[in-house]
Amino acid sequence: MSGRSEQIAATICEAILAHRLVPGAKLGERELAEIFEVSRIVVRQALIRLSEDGLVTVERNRGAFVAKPSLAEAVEVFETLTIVEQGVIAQLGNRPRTSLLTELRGNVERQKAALANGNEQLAGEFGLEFHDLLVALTRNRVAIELHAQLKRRARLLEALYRCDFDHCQLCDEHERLVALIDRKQWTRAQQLMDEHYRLVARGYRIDDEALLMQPLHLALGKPMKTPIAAVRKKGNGKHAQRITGGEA
Amino acid sequence: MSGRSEQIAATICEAILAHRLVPGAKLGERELAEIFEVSRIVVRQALIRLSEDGLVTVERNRGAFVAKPSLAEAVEVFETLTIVEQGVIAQLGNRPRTSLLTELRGNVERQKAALANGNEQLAGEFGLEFHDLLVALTRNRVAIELHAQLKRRARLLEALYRCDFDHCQLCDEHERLVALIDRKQWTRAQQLMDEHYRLVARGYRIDDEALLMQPLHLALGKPMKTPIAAVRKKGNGKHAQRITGGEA
DNA sequence: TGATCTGAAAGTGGATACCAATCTATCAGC
DNA sequence: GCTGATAGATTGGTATCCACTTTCAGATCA
Repeated sequence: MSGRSEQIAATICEAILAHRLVPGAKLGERELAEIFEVSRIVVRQALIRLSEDGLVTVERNRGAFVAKPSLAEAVEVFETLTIVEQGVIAQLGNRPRTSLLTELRGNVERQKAALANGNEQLAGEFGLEFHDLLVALTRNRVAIELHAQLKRRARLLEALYRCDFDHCQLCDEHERLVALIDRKQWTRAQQLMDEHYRLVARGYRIDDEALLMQPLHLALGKPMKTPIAAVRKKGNGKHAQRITGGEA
Repeated sequence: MSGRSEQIAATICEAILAHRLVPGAKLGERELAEIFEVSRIVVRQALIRLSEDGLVTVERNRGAFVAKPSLAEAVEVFETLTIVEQGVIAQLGNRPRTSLLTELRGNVERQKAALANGNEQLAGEFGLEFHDLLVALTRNRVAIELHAQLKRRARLLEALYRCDFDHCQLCDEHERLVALIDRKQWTRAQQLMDEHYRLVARGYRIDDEALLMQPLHLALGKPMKTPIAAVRKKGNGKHAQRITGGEA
């Protein structure tokens, strides 16, 4: 927990990933400075960090906003996740540690159990974890961090496009993936991964539903000291918007 | 050309990639502020950007330094490049645009011509460009930017470890790679890519050779306007320094 | 002599105040 | 109702100040 700006960036990042801060939300320097009780400069440094990570866009002289990726960019993020994980599969051929597959199998079993209990929420989290475990098999911290960054951007998309997944099919594909890797059928595993992410992407629906914005104070879990600030958000509540359908 | 800190970050980045700033070099805020004629805060913002990119490490209360990756991390960077490009190859199966291979073929021809002329320097640059072109085939800007970032980190390694490449063999492998992609032999293409990067990695030699440090003024190509500044750097004029050979 | 302790200097991290440029929004006038 | 001017708000940046940490050199002591 070195720099204050790092902490603040982490807090904002967490709020974005938890969808307490929705895409397009204004991240005013002054307001954030009051919330975190720091100077504007520290806030700006935090926003710079977040913008380098792709979670925030900074428009000169206009301010920072939670990133609102276009549908085209959303597709590219998923495609890049596919690329990385297909590459990971290709690498597994070099590593004769078949024992590591037990981790993947354990994850699949946990997800199946969660589904059997009707716990979609938990199943969804296990589903995400599967892909982390897969990349973790490389024991390559650079690749793991790269993958984590892509996943953050994917999490952002969940807030922008309503998503409903067929967890049963996703879990089933995870199981088949493990089996293919176990049998060293790399090409088919890669093909399945591609189909898998296409299924995930199909779970996202373009949606007119309003993205309800909470005031920053609530989103960031800080007690609002100056009640005036809550009223400041003059713009409007309904940033609803239809993404002009890309090539998807 | 928006933010000043962006420009400064770009300038420092360029100097690092050109090896005018060697790994481990101290990037003092005050000194950089004088060189670029801005306040320290703008410099700090630039350093934050660079640290998020992995080219600079910031140690709390000690300052910023050009990143000096360990050999382990160097291996991970190359492995991650392999992963991404293997994934790209897997993706090419989805895209029936065989015409795009002409770009790759053109690059290989240019590199062969450069080699025939004995221009190793130029051949090396074409060799790097080949991998950019390969990733560009995906037409995926997210993937392209990811790849570019990895390549920046790889360029940093060139400065840290002496490297001498067998450009002939590298070029030959590029040619074989194109042929395999053309014949849609994805698995073998991926295997070749893996071997290819292992060959590249073998070109790097761990080396105790001193990394000669230039003063920042020269490295950043700025005329020193205030002759006082030249003296201010009281330490000494010879920032030369022998890097204590790491854990390699 | 050599090891350790101490204190000053330097550098980073951050706060505050201030200014210039720009964007925004309201309001007057046509 | 629309356009244009003006005033306010916000950002980008500077300068100055202070607190904290690291570092290094000199003093002290075994």
